[in-house]
Formats: sequence, C-alpha cells, structure tokens
Amino acid sequence: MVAVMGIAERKVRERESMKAKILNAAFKLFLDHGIENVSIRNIAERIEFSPGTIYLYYRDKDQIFFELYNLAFGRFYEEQQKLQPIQDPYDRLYQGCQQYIRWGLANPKLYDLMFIVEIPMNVIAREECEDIGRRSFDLLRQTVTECIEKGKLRIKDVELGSTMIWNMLHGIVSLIIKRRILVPEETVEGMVSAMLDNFLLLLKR
Amino acid sequence: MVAVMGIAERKVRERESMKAKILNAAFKLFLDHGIENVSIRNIAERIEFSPGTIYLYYRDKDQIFFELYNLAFGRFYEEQQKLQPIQDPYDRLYQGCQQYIRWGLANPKLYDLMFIVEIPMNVIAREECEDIGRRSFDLLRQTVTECIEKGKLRIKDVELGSTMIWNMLHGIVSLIIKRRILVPEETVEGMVSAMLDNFLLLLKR
DNA sequence: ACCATTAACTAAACGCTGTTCAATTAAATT
DNA sequence: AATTTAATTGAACAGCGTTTAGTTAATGGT
Repeated sequence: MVAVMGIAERKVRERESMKAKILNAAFKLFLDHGIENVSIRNIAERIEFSPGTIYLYYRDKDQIFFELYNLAFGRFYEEQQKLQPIQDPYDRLYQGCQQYIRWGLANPKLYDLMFIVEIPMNVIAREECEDIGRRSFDLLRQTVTECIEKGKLRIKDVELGSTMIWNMLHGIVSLIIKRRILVPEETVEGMVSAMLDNFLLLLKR
Repeated sequence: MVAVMGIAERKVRERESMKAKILNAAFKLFLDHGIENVSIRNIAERIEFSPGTIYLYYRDKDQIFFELYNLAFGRFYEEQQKLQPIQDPYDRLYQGCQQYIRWGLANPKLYDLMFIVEIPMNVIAREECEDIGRRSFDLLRQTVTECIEKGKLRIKDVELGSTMIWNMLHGIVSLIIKRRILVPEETVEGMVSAMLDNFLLLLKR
C-alpha cells in the first residue's frame, strides 16, 4: 500500500519532469530559431521521442505556446518587480518605463509572444492569460496611482494614465522590433531615450 | 508585323490581368478568412487554375503578400490624404490621429499586415517597402512641422514629435487589435478617445 | 510467479502547407 | 502544315499539426 502510493507519487513527478522536458525543448527552439521553427516534430526530435508522445502531455501546440507565454511574462514581471523598492514614485515610473523598453528590445522574441502575436489560446486560459498580464499592469497602475496622489502628473485618471503610458511604451518597442521605424539603426537608441524623456516630461506637472 | 505588336501588347495585358486576378483572389481570401487562410492552393482554387500556375506570375508567396501590403498602405494613405485640405495644422493633426485609430480598428487585418506582421520580404523591396510607409509618415511630419512652426506644440523637434505621436497611435491600435487591452469591450471606445484627447492636450502648448 | 490490466509510446496515416518540374496542351511563327 | 514558343497542369518533395491502431513496458491482483 505504501509502495503503491510511492509509485503514484513517482509517476506524478515523472509526468511533471516530462512536461518540463518538452517545455524546455520548446523554449530552447523558440529562443534559438524563432517561433516559426517550434514545431511538434522539432520538439519531439530534440527530446528523442516520437511526435505523438507530446500529445500525451499537452493537448495541442497552442497549450505549449501558452506555457511559453507564461514563462516570458514571468521573466518580465520579475524584472519589473525589482524596481518596487524605489521610494519616489516618479523615479520608479521613469525607471520602470526605461526597463520596459530595454527589456523588450533585449528580448524581442519573448516580447513578441507576450504582446504582439495572435494570442495562442483556442479554448481555455483567456482569463488566466489576462491574470498574468494584469499582475504586471498592476505594478504600473500602482506607481501611477502614487504619482497622481503626490500631484506629480498632469493627469488625474489612474486608469487612463497607466494605459496611455503602457501604450506609448508598447508603440515604441513593437515598431522597432517589427522594423517599421524608419530611423537608421544607429540613431534608434538615442531616439528612444529622447522619446521616453520627452513623453514623461510632458506628463510631469 | 503590326499584328505581332498587337499580340505582344495583348499578352502584356493578359499577363497583367492574370496577376490582378491572382491578387484579387488573395485579397478576398485575406479579408474574408484571415491571412492564415491565404494559401497558394486556396488562391488557385478560387481562380480555377492549378497551384503551379501562380508561380508563373509571382515568385513566391511573400511577393503576393508584399502586393497586399502595398494595397493596404494605398488605402490608408488615400484616407489620410483627404485631410490635407484642413488649414489649421493642429486641427489637421487631431483629425489625422483620430482617423488613424479609427481606420486601424476598422481594418484590423490590413493594419496587421502594414505594421504588425513580420515583414514579408525575403529578398527585395526593403526600400520600396519603406517608401510607401515613408510617404504616409511624411504627411504626419509635415503637419507636425507646421504645428511647431506656429508654436502650437510643447515639442521642438519635428522628427521626435512625429515619431512619438505615431508610436502612441500604434500602441493604442495594435494592443486593441491583438486583444491585450484589459479594459472591457464596451468601454474601449471611450478610453481610446480619452487617451487621444489627453495625449494631444499634453502636447499642446 | 503468473496473468490481467493499465499506462506509455511509437509509427503510420490524414489532410494540410509552399514550391519545383517533367509532361502536356495551346498559341504563334515560319 | 510543321515547327517553335508560351502557358498550364498534376504529381512529387519535404514539411506541418493531429489522431489512432498497435506495440511494449510497468503495475496490480491472485
């Protein structure tokens, strides 16, 4: 009886480790060769299992992509959270924005998955998917709230202000990532920080 | 001899009309069933030719996508140009921004192709592709230039200002299109116009 | 220890995809 | 009418996501 329980637990562990194995292979393929080269067959080859096996652990490809999505958001959230200790809310806002852009440009594939690509969820997870996003957005909202409370912004509505800031940041990052910005490569960095500085200056009371 | 010339000209016409036929089929498939359902085979079936035939008129699928890209940008540019007669540059700026957002939200698939999707150009067209984009951007730049000349903006640098505005607009449109905005569906419209108003108000001297 | 049951896995298949190319048909030229 | 040129096809290749029958390995009961 005890042995039976031990086996059941081991099986759970084995299942988890197999899921992780698949996910790691998918993540590696994703980082190394782009989302377009993450195929079930490629993953299977990487972990030396047959393609069919993967469907014993994940319902479909979208579910794998959703896991990658969460992974990416986890990393992003972690970085943003590091700035929480900063006392002055405007300073925290500024650094948060700067880090958002930096992180996005440094991790274009992750950013793509998080904010640009068609959401890879056929059935479930629409809410769960928003939850992880909302957690990150809440960090910004909190900071904006404090800024407004201390009268540091020319905007009074928290929801409006947070969304505006986020949209601006996303516009900058996504257009650069997707190579739609017409400015020459070398001058991008300068342009970006100039835009951020000017935008936050406009916002500042 | 004259007849020969006539035949040659007819062949050119026939070739053009075949290219148009293919492109129209592709465009219709694109609008009706999304970019993911534009396959060479689908196009071929729609025009009642074999898949191989399409490669006699377009090098590859990307070239077809590039034509669709130009088509989309043409429509967008046309709309924007209609606002040129507006005398007051700030008014023109405001209406241009409003139209940008409206058009993007009304034509999400076209917008996607123009600004979001990975640029579908394997070999050529990188410059040509920027040209059509630049023409549209120049409309905005011109308007911003006039605004600054008349001292209506709190920003002095034309390039910076234009890019900032565009990035903000793109952030708004693309996040809504890709369903990353967390606001409920009904309140989106109000939020969007509030953001636009506030942003331009921040910019206004 | 043996057998029945359950779980894990594979290989092949289905219907898609973009693209190429030998073979065929139609048109134009001589 | 015969020959050359152009246009078109259909099959093939290699890839894709997904399903499933059949095989193998591990477990449970007696």
